[in-house]
Amino acid sequence: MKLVVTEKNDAAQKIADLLGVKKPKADKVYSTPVYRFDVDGEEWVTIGLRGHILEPDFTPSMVYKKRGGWQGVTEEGETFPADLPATLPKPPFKKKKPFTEDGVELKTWKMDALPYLVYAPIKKQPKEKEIIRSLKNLAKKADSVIIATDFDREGELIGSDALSCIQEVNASAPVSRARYSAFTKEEITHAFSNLVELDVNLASAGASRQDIDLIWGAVLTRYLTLVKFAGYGNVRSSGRVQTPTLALIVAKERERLAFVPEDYWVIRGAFGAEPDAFEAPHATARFKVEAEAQAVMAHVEGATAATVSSVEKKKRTVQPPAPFNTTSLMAAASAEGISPARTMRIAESLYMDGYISYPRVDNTVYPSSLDLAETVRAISGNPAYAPYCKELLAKGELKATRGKKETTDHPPIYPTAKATPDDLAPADYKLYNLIARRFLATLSEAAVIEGTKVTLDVNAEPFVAKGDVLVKPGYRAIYPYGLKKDEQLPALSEGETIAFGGATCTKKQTEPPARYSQGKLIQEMEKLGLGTKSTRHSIIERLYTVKYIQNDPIEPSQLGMAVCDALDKFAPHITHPEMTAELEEEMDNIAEGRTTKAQVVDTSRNLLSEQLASLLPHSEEVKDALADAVAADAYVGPCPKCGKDLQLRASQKTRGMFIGCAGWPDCDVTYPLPKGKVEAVPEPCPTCGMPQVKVTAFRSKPRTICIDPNCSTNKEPDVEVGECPACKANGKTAKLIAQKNPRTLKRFIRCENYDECGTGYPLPQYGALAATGEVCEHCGAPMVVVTTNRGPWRLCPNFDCPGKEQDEGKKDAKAGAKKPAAKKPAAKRKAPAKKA
DNA sequence: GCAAGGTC
Repeated sequence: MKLVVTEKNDAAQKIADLLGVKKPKADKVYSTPVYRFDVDGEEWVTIGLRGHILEPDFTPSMVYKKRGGWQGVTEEGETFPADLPATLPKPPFKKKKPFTEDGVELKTWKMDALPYLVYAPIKKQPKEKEIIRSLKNLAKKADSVIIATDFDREGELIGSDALSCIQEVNASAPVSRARYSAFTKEEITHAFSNLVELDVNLASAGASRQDIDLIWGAVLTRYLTLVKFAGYGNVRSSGRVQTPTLALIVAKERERLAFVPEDYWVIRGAFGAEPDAFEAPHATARFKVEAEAQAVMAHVEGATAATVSSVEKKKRTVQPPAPFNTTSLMAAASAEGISPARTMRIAESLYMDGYISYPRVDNTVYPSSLDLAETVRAISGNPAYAPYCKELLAKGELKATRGKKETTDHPPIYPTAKATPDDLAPADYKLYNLIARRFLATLSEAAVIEGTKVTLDVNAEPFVAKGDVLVKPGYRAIYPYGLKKDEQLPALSEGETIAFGGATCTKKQTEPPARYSQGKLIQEMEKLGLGTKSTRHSIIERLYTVKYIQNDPIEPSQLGMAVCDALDKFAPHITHPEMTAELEEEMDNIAEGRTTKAQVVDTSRNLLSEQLASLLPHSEEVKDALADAVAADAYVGPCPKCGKDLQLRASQKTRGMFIGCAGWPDCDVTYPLPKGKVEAVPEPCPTCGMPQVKVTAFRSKPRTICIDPNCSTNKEPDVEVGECPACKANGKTAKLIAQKNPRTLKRFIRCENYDECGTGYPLPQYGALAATGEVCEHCGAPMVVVTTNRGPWRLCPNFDCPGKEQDEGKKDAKAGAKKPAAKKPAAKRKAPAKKA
């Protein structure tokens, strides 16, 4: 039997399809899917891994006293470092540790152990145990093995890890490597009939990246976390990619802080008469000196007519955009309000459901094997695209735009099946729509815009009106994203006199450079070589979860700035993107055989050791800086009782947030907070003067609320929403009241006779609530209307209402029928049937 | 309780 190992299940299936003469048989080994088929009478099996199946980690080890010096030792008795650098401090000695003499364990997070952790041995540990089990099971029966993971450095490493698992159970089977960069019949057949050897050097280049990332990440993360301990689960991380990324954000904020706004004055005149009235600014767009602006105002004072001194028209064409790769998709989606991390989550599920092609690509050029017309036809079933698709297809041969990056591993992201708003949840459709329209745009003609520049003369003062009109929409007809509105000017001719309705002079200020949006940051990371297409979004998300950054456009928290400053001062190597550039260079050297993994990792360890040695003596300073930053981030306002700081805090028990006084335990002032992400807001409540916080509940827009439950903005009158059905069944009459608990701010419906009948329903926690007077047809609960900023939402509050499932079922059946036949409908992807 | 990189 021939065993073929791919990087993912998808690839295993595709390769089986392309190599098998007959349709491959889908099978399972334990819980892992495999594909069996015959080639010239020989049995072949393909199995897909799940990316890396092994993961490096420190081996259990400790530092102990040796005659004449100090030594690290692993559980297996291996000692490290080979030559202890003289700069290493003496480790402290503790009594009785599990496996050797007195010492300090490296597994426990201890500041004293960090200098040794730098040199601690690393071993590959199993990560995907189920896959490894299945792989070994197949390997035992294999006569030969073909590694067919992706054709890149990480692919070589994944393949090499798989091979080491295979050889644990079968050391004799011959091994070869298939290298392909597209799932086409020709490419795959060619790769499997021209097998090569696994590139061990390339794999160890990847392995050195793993080790270096782990060592630097672990040492610096532990340092930052331990230097100012803030409770378990409160990690302050650092890493080769995330820290330089944070530094970019901090540098931008510094630029903004250093920015000194300058005053300038803008003069705008009113011209023409309704309905052709329009405004135009003075030819000097910005007056830096007020007196000059006032002089112009004096010149035009009292004027009632303007002369058209020139009319210039210029046509310009705007070329249609290039096909989407991961980065450009994330940037475009980010501009539409979908974060890169969310974009990738949605894209992954659209891909799995067969709506779009593989979403992790660098390529921006459609391969010739992609049938563009067929794809247009496939999505033309969506009525919103139908007329445009028809036009495109009528043109005959389709010609697509080409981006700058051309690789052959996967095609750029394009739609693979039709979807309509009924098939997908709203956010999913929003992304699908962007991808489908972009695809059509790349096949379209350029847009032609006519720009008009009219110079108007008022008492010898020039005013300039500019207008832009789309004269030939081209791709703009299907791809309106980022489109400015037309600014139409009335038809004017040179020498014409029109009415002048006076001018206004406004004082303005220059603006600091803009913060990064998530999309812009991803593009900047790509430019600097930070992270990969598949990881950049998760790096940014990581910075949010450790609370180094907040909001979008992104601003650093005080903590983020403090971490960045501390590292930049004492361990600057980790804060610069050059660390990645240097690592890339070293990895090339390893791949080319000019150096070895051991050498590169050792050099990196020594460098980290130096950086740590410069960090450790300044721990007090770093600790204070972090403590101040954390306090500043948590500060919401002064305590009304004792005047100390009110702070955002996490409850130890529930992990929920609340506001507590820094004077605790002397001062017991606390305020409850609703569920969701909470941030401090500088402005106090306009109604009562207490501090406010910004609360972002799951999948909701942020809202700003006063922290005082007794503030009138938090009070809500009880609303009578109907009669209690349970009491009615018992022959009694009782009202159902919607109310808000003044202590917890939770809103719910309860029967006024609750103590006896126990009837209660949950309610959405915000939005204006109103009774409808109607009763749910399924369960008899009172229907209510909640109006949020997304509009009114009519709902039955009964969590167990039998009507809920029925509605979901109907929607599923309807959507399922429209799905592409090959893919199974995924129930979880459907839009929840809630808005009526 | 660490990173970054694959993929789900």
